[in-house]
Amino acid sequence: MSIGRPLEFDPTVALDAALEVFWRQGYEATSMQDLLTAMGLSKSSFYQTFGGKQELFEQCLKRYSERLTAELSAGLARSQSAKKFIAAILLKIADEARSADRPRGCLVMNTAAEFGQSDRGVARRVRAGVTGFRDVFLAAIKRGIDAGEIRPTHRPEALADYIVSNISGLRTMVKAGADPRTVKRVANVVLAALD
Amino acid sequence: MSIGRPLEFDPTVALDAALEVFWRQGYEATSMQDLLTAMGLSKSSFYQTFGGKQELFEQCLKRYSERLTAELSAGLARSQSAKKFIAAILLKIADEARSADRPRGCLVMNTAAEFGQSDRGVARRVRAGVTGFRDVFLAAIKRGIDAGEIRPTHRPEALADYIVSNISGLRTMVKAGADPRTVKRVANVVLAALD
DNA sequence: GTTGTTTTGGACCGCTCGGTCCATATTTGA
DNA sequence: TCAAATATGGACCGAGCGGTCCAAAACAAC
Repeated sequence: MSIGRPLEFDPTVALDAALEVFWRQGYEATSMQDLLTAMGLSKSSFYQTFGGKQELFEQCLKRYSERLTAELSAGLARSQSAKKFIAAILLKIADEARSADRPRGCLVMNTAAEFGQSDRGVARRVRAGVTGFRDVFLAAIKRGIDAGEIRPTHRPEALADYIVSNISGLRTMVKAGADPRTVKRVANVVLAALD
Repeated sequence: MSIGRPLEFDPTVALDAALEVFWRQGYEATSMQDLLTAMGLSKSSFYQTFGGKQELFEQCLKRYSERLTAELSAGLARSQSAKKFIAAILLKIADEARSADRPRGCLVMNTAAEFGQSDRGVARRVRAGVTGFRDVFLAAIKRGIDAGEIRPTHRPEALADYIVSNISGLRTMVKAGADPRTVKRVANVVLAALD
């Protein structure tokens, strides 16, 4: 076992708590106080374990991307129809507009919007996240084409990026205050492009 | 004429300078110093004329929305084909990925992503901006349908929101680091949905 | 129980934040 | 020429920022 005084908290739990805050508020709007409170840590523990605000943020970005990619991947594997899988994801966004709590969007895309290409490390992690998402949808598109659910009018890669782009667009619309019916209507237009 | 000492600067020019900074950096990441330097004002002049950071931001949001809506509207009126007008706008986004300077996205959508629904006044202005953009595209879609360029498979309102959502999505992709060819490919998928 | 190792709480740091205030400068009108 | 009105420069403000540091605490090994 490790030597010395043991940690009084679970780093993973603390990381998830921080992720939640960054997800809701963005990077700049989140203060150290916000983080320490949400994570339940003292400053020393924080800096010892996570290095600093920016380092923590990048860890959150990594964790979020990996988790979401895994969830999407599992969801696709579980689904009977690849097309219905994609449809479900797009239509679920309308629920975010219906929900009582404020829409958070996608942490990776939020970060792309907030940072753009201004920070090397962050930009790298954003790209990695987007690529991960895209690859799941690429697999879904291919499966859909093989199953004859999706017309191969366009290259699968183009359709995969199209889906990612539209998820981002729709979630931004929700953040901009679009009502659920509008979101649903647009989602249906997006889906119609697949067949 | 007005009484007292005259202004030594053009408020409109100063506002545009501030707009540029907010557009590039977002609200939170922009400091008063950034603004004063860009605008070339002393603090007193700034607060006297613009009220404060948040007030200034809302004025920028308003100005940006009105200007862009007017430009879009003029562009549509000028264009031979409504569909080509839409195509040109989508394809132009690929140039932002090609450009040397960092992509700024759309100020209104950036603001939607940064603020969401957290601030009443900002959310109102974002909604107004989005509605303005949407209405131009709604007119374009209707013209395109009348001209037989766009298939009326979907309601014009749905297609208009679809375009707005996709512009936002594509510009976020650019901010996320997508390369020009990817953007172009996706734009073509988007456009294909219109016919 | 002592030593070595790690964690914890919190005092402390310099700096920058957005914002206020006032003395001075510059104009118009009388 | 002087009074009223407005604009300007910059000193000043309290608060909060992210980050450092160290003494005390809690463990393992011997």
